[in-house]
Amino acid sequence: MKTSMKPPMKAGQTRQRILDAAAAWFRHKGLAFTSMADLAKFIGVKTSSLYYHFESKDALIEETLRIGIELVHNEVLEAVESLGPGATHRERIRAAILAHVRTILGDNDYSSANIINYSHAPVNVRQKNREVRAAYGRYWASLLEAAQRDGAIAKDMDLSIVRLLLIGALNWTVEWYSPKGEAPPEEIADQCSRMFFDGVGPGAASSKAQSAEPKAKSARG
Amino acid sequence: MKTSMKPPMKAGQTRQRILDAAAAWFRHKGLAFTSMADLAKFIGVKTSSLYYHFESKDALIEETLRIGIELVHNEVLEAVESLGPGATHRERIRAAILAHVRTILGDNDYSSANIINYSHAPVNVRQKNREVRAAYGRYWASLLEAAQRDGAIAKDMDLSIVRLLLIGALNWTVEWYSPKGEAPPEEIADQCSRMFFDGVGPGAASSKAQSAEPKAKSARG
DNA sequence: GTCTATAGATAGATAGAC
DNA sequence: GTCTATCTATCTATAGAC
Repeated sequence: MKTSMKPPMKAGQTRQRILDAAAAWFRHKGLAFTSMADLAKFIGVKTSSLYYHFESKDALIEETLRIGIELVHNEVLEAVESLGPGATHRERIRAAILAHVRTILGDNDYSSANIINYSHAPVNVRQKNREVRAAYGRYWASLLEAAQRDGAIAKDMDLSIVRLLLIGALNWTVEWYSPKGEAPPEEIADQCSRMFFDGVGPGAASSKAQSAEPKAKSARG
Repeated sequence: MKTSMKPPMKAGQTRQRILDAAAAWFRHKGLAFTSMADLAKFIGVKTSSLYYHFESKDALIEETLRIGIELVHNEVLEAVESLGPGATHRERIRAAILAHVRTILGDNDYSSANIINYSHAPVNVRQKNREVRAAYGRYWASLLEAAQRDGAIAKDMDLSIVRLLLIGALNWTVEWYSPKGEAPPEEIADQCSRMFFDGVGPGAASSKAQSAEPKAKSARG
């Protein structure tokens, strides 16, 4: 007969709690200012216990950052695909922008932790995350290329630069966005979509017209 | 008669060398992965000597980051003002974009160090840098507001959001720009200016027209 | 799976000689 | 102004009991 007051946790449970704590601390404190002791104390175990679940701090960082990219990738993919085959390129890219912003500014700590910490991560961690980040980048590239092919983006725009500028504008929101602020993620995404397609100039003002635009063929990247 | 082999350095010289080394290390390694010992070794003194010139590592960080903002602020201000009173708002903002990108992607380590490390800096450092950053932000705000007032930016754009998205797109270039890459800072600034004013959509393609735009009154911010 | 205990390294910072 | 020497704190990680 067991007399232990607290039932032993399954490995997966503690492991998940470590990951969740790491994502939150990495998001708000940064990699270097988050010690293994901080995480252990936060979830109520001793530091040494963490090493049963993760080989090293770097291994924990690597997995946390990887999950962050996979999450935002999945959210964006789902948001775009859920529009169905009738959507225009403009609608698809707008949905991708909104999903990306919502994810990195929302309660999910993993994606914002990735954005904030990737460039400060140890080289071996960055190297292991390179492919999963590249895959997400390729998905965005496929969205933009399809749009350009069908005439929704001007032929003479350099898509590789434009893509990085757009993602940069979105990612940088984690530096200034405040939930208490006046602008919710939806409005940020609105302003960004409009700026991206029509610019802030007076020319296309309030003409979110996408009348003569061809429908996008479903191009899952 | 002095027999010392190496002449004693003036305080200002060593102090400057410490700052330069800090800017470079902070840019490429990050605040947390740069130790005082690293800096001391780099410039050829002992760690304890650094504390003659700076009260603490935080004080060194604070000054390095402050210089970074002041540098880019001055560069942008100068680039815009040098256009003279006849320039359009579009030309002024384009010049600001180019100067900002050139500065943060160039040899100057201070400005990029600020962008990369500000959010990871200790709270007291961030607090002390807040005003100098705000001043730079206000200058950009004044550029955009003047443009909107004269009709170069659509009346219904939210300038506070647009400004942060634009600066974000620019700042994020430090994450992906490579001097070996195909796109020099000038082309990045070109694509960004065009995206900002006209969008990537086909509507205003290759119409960098600024024909009917009123001249900007000199609005030094 | 989690604990106690501790190793081993490195960090920021100070005291006092020169 | 820079040095030698050192203090104290904290960090990642491991060994072995339970």
